[in-house]
Amino acid sequence: MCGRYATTQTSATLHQAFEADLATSFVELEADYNVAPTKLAPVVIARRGDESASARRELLTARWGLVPSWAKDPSIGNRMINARSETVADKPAFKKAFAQRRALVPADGYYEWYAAQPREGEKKPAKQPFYITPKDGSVLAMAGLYEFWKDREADEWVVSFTILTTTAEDDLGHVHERMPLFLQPQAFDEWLDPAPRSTDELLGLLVPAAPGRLDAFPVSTAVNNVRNNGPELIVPIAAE
DNA sequence: CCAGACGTTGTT
DNA sequence: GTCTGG
DNA sequence: CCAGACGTTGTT
DNA sequence: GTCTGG
Repeated sequence: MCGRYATTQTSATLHQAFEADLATSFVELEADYNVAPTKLAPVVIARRGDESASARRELLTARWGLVPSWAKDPSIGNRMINARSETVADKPAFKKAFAQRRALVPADGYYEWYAAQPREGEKKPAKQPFYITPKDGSVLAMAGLYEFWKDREADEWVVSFTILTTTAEDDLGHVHERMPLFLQPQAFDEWLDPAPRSTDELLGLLVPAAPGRLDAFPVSTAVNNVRNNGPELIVPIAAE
């Protein structure tokens, strides 16, 4: 799955990499090596332009954990951090966003916790975090959805997002059973376009990471605690 | 019909 | 809002 | 995802 | 054990 990730690029770099203008509401964020649910992170979306038929890309800051528009309380987003691609088109919490509000979630890499099989009679070993990142250092575009929620108390709109998952490929399957889905640049426009498309067509745009593209290595358990942050979290440590 | 949930992963 | 379960 | 709390009353 | 918060 994807329950923690890193996004450290400046808005200028993201602007360039995703050909996206900064939304007026965009909030400049510090490099984040430990993005956890409920935190703000940059996402790329597209809205239809007034005149041209093509949508124009925008960089927004949004809260991780999709809060459906009908929610009474934003805390429901705490358990909407991932959406299964197999069912996302039908689930009440994601259906509308899948149909109308698809997003890219820029990431340098993401974390998975590997739980080794406990040996007979022994207590289960501690989980080992791994960092999974492109070998070539490129920025990942994770497949996401976003949603608007009106905070009536504060009289403000909250933008939130979720990340789509699928079954892990063999080369990363040994770390985890599930993994996020990605988009390649040539598919960005189709994915982001809010115009109606068939579920099959949309899901066809999504790919597990190209085989061999990603590197996975163990890192310090410092990432476990959301209060820790910094480049030391993605430094490889000696494998067991 | 109304009431109540609306999600994923992992572990057992 | 919309789906599922009773 | 992991870490940390998990509760109430009354007093400051 | 299970829920909430980050």
